[in-house]
Amino acid sequence: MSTSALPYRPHNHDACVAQALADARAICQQRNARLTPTRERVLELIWQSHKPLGAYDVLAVLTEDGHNAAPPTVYRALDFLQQHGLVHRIASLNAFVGCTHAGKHHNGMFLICRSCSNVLELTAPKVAQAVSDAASAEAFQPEDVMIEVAGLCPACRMDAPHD
Amino acid sequence: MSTSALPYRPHNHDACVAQALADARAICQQRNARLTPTRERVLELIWQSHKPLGAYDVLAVLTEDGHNAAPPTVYRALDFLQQHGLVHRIASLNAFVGCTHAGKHHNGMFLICRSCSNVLELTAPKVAQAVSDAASAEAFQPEDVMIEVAGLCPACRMDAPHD
DNA sequence: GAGAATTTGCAACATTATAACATTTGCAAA
DNA sequence: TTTGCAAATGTTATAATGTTGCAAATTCTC
Ligand SMILES: [Zn+2]
Ligand SMILES: [Zn+2]
Ligand SMILES: [Zn+2]
Ligand SMILES: [Zn+2]
Repeated sequence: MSTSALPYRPHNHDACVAQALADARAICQQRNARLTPTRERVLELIWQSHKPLGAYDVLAVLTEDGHNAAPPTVYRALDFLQQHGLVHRIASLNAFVGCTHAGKHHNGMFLICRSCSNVLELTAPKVAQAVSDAASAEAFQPEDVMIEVAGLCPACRMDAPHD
Repeated sequence: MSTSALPYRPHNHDACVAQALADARAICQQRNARLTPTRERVLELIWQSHKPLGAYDVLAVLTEDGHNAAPPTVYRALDFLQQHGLVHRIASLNAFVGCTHAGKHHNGMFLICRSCSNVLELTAPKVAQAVSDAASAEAFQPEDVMIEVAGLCPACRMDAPHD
């Protein structure tokens, strides 16, 4: 019943990136946050695909750019982008992916394909509710919810043996 | 309506550890897996508390023990213990915690207190179902589900300001 | 323009995890 | 009981990821 979401659906990814960057500019302006050239470039790199990118991968590209970058350059940019909800860190991969719900308050749920590495971010209200209920039952006060699901995406399921 | 689970409830933790070790021996015997002295010692160390322990923390204790240990010693033992469902890795902390549901097939959900570091592992069928449904809606085939909730445990909520 | 605050450059360092290869140990068949 | 294999461990080195601290530069505010 549901249309398959990006990145599983073929899409114009250049437009995808352009939109993400435009949204980011709007969000930062609204918040008086400075989307400096380095930060914007890092965001753009993270958005190069729907596959998570490691901090040192970002660093390598910045270096190719001619940018005189060191690890803190990248981590600081990533911190900024995370704080403003523009990228997410995927803890199980030590890598970063662009947020597809930027601007809205949310705790994403990530479907991570172990074969092609694409990541789909969902907002699943029922999951969020169930997690919240389970925490409440233990009198636990949740602040940050991380849900990462590894498996096979639709495309890779078909290629895989034994269905 | 639910009784608060370990580790939030005061309990005889020595018995807690003893039980975990006994279970581990039984599980390994049943599987013809060898719970060697190093592996058992690492499991015991992980169980020293309900707080996650880093691999290098384990290593330090092994070294104190007089054991001539290097990082691979610890990581190999931890791999073994994970494969047999005796410990879990908490990705958001790069640390390991004893499994409180050893032997049963399960994907735990972890409530991690940011104040006291205690971790409570739950099996939340409703959460599991909701995650599974959300994945199915995207034709995604889940293999490994990681749910880590950071926040405040009951005890630390009371100490904290602003409730 | 002067002063304060934010951002960046830079060097060193800390932490977490793995690769590669030699050695030993446990176990079983000959 | 020897012999031979597979699993487990020891050992060294290195890779990958992330942080600290301080100085210089930039931007913002007045
Ligand atoms: Zn998001
Ligand atoms: Zn895939
Ligand atoms: Zn206990
Ligand atoms: Zn606590």
